[in-house]
Amino acid sequence: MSGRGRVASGQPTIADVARHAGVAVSTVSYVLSGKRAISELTRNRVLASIRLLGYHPNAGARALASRRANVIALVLPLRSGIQVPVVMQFATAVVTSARRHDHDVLLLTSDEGPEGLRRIAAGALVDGVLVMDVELHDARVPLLRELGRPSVLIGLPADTGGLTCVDLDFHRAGQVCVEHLAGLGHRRIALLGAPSAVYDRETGFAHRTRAGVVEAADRHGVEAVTEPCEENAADVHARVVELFTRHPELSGLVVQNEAAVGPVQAALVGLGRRVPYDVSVVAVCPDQFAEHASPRLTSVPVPAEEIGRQAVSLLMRKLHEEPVPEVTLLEPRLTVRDSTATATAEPVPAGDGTAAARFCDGTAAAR
Amino acid sequence: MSGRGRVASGQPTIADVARHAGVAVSTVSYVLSGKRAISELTRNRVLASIRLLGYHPNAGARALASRRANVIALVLPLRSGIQVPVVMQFATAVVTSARRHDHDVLLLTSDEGPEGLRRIAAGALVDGVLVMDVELHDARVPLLRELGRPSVLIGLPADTGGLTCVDLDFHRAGQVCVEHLAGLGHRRIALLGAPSAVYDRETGFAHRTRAGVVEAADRHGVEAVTEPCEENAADVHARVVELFTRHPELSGLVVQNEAAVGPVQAALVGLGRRVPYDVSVVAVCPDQFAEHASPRLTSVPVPAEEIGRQAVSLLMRKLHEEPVPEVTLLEPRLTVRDSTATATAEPVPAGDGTAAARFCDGTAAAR
DNA sequence: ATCCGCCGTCGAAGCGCTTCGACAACCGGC
DNA sequence: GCCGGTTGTCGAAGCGCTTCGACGGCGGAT
Repeated sequence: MSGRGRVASGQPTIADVARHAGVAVSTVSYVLSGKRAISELTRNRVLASIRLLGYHPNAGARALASRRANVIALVLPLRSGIQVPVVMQFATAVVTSARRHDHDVLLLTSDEGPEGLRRIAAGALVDGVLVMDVELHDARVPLLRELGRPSVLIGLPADTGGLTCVDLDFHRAGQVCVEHLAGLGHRRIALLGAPSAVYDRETGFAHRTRAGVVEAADRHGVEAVTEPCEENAADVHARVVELFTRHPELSGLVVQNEAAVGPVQAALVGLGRRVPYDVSVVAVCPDQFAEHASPRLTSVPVPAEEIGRQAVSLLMRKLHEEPVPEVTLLEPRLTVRDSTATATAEPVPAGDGTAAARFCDGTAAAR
Repeated sequence: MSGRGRVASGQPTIADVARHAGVAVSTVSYVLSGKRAISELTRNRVLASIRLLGYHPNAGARALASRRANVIALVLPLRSGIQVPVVMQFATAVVTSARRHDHDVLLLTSDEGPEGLRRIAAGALVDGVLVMDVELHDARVPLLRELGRPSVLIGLPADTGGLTCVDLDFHRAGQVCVEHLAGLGHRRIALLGAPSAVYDRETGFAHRTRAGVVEAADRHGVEAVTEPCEENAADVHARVVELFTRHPELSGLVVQNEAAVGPVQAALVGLGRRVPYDVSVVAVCPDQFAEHASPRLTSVPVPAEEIGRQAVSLLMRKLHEEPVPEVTLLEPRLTVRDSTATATAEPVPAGDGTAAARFCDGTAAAR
């Protein structure tokens, strides 16, 4: 009856392989899993049969018997206000890394909410969960704690107790930006941040960056104002104009909003402020954006790929019941490009040989 | 032995529910699936037990027994040259629609290639496949044909025989853009297209749009030049400058490249050409982009959400073995905003009227 | 030689669910 | 009041795989 798996499903079963190779079903299984020693000879015979028959293990049966689905869930924020390209980079990195660990990725959207998580996890559709876009007081966090399945958060909630979180150290990133500007002699700077919805939602990264900026500014005797900013050209323009109207002496700008990068530059041009001669701009954005802007932007990239890889790797370790750190923060690195320069005390003559000239006076005290 | 499912897995099994409700396992199953009549009384008792125990059916067991995983695969292009936000919109729409049909979505990347598809499908991890970013001569197409699992392509390969495809009618979209410009009296237009890599890869939509543009231009006696364009500000700028240098009399621009939208406008400003007074711009891009640009762009949106929904719905119908059309093309609609205007015959008073002046000689014969 | 232990393999017992056939109990029609 | 047809429920047979215990055979230690 169970003699001819091919008939029912069109796919050969492990029994077909076993019969073809003249071994027991369990032997085939052990060849595949490597959990028991199998002689070279037998292994080769089995592998040959597998290839010949085009056998692929049935995922459902495997999951049922082994209690591991070899699938992880990835919960993505598919809503506005979140940087789409960064999310895509995450997703790519996660899928790629997961495959390296022989796992597939089930895609969930945030808006399915906790119920979706529960369904997936309780039904054993997935072995573990990766959650992006975590808010400071995220409704899913308590659920994750009680879920009984390993999970890794990308982002930091207010209380990380009993969780595993990875993220860029945005607090440090904010500091780094300010330190860079301060080092160039800028004394009045502004943070043009995420859309206000992101702050309202208490998404950690926006708050942490802002805190880092404010703190470093304090520490370096720099005056800093912070301003949220929507993701459309018109609002960016309005914010920039407003900023420079209220604070005409601003000479440094930290921009944490990919969508704003282009429009900010346009707006500055409109105001007759040149980058970097009149205003230095540091962006927190994907490298790709920074490279493609003109002038190329000094930036602190969000290492989406690295974070994705780390997250998967942490999750895998949890699946193997290895201990992992509660919080993993990646050190930001600032790449200097063409959008930042020494703060000038004097108006700039003309041409652009001047940039170099200015470096001299402003940067004398550089340590 | 199988008496206490809770012990082994921590999750109650259908047997626990049955015992608790005082019915047979099969009865519980029928309550859940509705495939046989169950008395009101029994049903309620069972449902109460389910809720009380917090029962969730085990996905693996269900898939094994029913031969349906209730999961579909979504193959996304996670590489460059493809419009990221559009892809995200697709993904969101697909996940959301799939959930409405009680299915989950497994995320695959294109770069796993055909082997990934085979693994997923043969292993019965998924019931069907959705493939995005189909190329004219896509290596995965033959595989899909032989796979024995329902699939839907988002995009059109050269030969659609035996397949199911959904897409925006890009050919028509190209025509619509040209018709709009022609109707406004423009006689020299250009298509600023996708990155050349996209054309080389023979991704259908780019070619189809170009063909539509060329054809409609011919038909309307409009001169059209087409030009690929990379996704960075510098290249966009260069292309625009080059276009207007070689064809100074250009007065209409069709842009099919989200990333180019902002830079194009900047470049035109740089050339002293105002939108829409000197140059009319029509974009093929997400509505969101068109809305947020300034001036707001007349555009043909890519209805990613609609296409995603359609794709899922088609796939579901195939899963139920219902017949579906081979090709579903969505009619493009053009939204007129502020970036297109009538071609001028007279020089525009203020500003640098030179641009407008040039229109006179070239466009006298407009019908 | 003899025994122990290891290696390589096998058979069988599930994993938790769906589904098929069986079968009481009950209905109305003649 | 007997029969055919529902209606509601049950039991059991798998679905295809993993894993555990068993076991024959072989080599090295005794």
